Amino acid sequence: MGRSPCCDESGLKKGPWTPEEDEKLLQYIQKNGHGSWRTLPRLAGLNRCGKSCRLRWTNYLRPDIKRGKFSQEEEQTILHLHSILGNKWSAIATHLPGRTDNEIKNFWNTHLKKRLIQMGFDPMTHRPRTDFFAALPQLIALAALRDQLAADPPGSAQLQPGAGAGVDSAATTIDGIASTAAAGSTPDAEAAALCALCSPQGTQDSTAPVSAASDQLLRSCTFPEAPVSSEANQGLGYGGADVDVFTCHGGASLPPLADLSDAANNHPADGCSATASSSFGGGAGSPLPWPEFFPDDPFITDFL
DNA sequence: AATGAAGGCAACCGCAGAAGG
DNA sequence: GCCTTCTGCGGTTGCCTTCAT
Repeated sequence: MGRSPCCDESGLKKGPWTPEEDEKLLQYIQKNGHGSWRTLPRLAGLNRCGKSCRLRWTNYLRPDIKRGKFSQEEEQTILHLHSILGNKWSAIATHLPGRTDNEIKNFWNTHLKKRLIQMGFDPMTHRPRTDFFAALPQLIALAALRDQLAADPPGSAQLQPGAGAGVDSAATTIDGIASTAAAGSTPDAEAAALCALCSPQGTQDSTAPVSAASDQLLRSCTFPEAPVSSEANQGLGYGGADVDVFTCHGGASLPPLADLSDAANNHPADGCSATASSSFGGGAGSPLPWPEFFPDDPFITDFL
């Protein structure tokens, strides 16, 4: 298990690759295969360590790499798999042909993770966050919304974009979910993808078209209670009839975080008993809140 | 138009496991 | 069984670009 001396060698170039280096590496591998990464740089005439060459090849030069924006389907697949596997980027990447683990990792860290947080989900558990301070931005937004709803006649409540200065993120999200869901816009699809996370029905077909996801969203998203502690609910006056953003599936609400382990033990037949061996959620084995993920996929079953 | 902030992405670092001697 | 080497993975960093003021 010793450390590779490769990176300790001095005099080797680091940093961005030049087109000439890329060309050398590409030519060599196309002609000879990569063989031993350690010896490759010398044989290819590159002043780089083998590790750097391997990284450059796997993340950038490989001919089967798909570049450009992630599709909605890819996005949803990442969300699904991450909810099961955690930060197993290489494992997730095997389900996204042409995408590298590095790319997926970057996409997660720069887009999906932030979006989950913004919507009040814990990016590691994929569940609504229950700690008060974590949910504070959402609470502020909801308070503003509540004021607005109180000011509007019942039944005519319509979320206004940019209703308040401190409300932007959550209000925008709410607005995105509530008012753009039918428009087939990108926020719609994003919200649908996220909503599908907490919707058992929505996860059964990861390749469902976006329009179907929108329908799912419209049918399943409800607003019965806030995803925060009960004290917080009471303190801010969020009773059952008030606004909640994140309870998004048809009828049954997500079990609270504290009940996760119990849910696995107490409901062995309801589909939530499957435990994931992923690295998040405190190690005790996270029960899946949705019944089936790629149920027949041997890849998934390996991790369950 | 200039400048600072934020976002996005490529690449590096260090650890862990597998393989081979 | 032990040690060394190699490969792969995940976390993190730093640079470059884009956006906002």
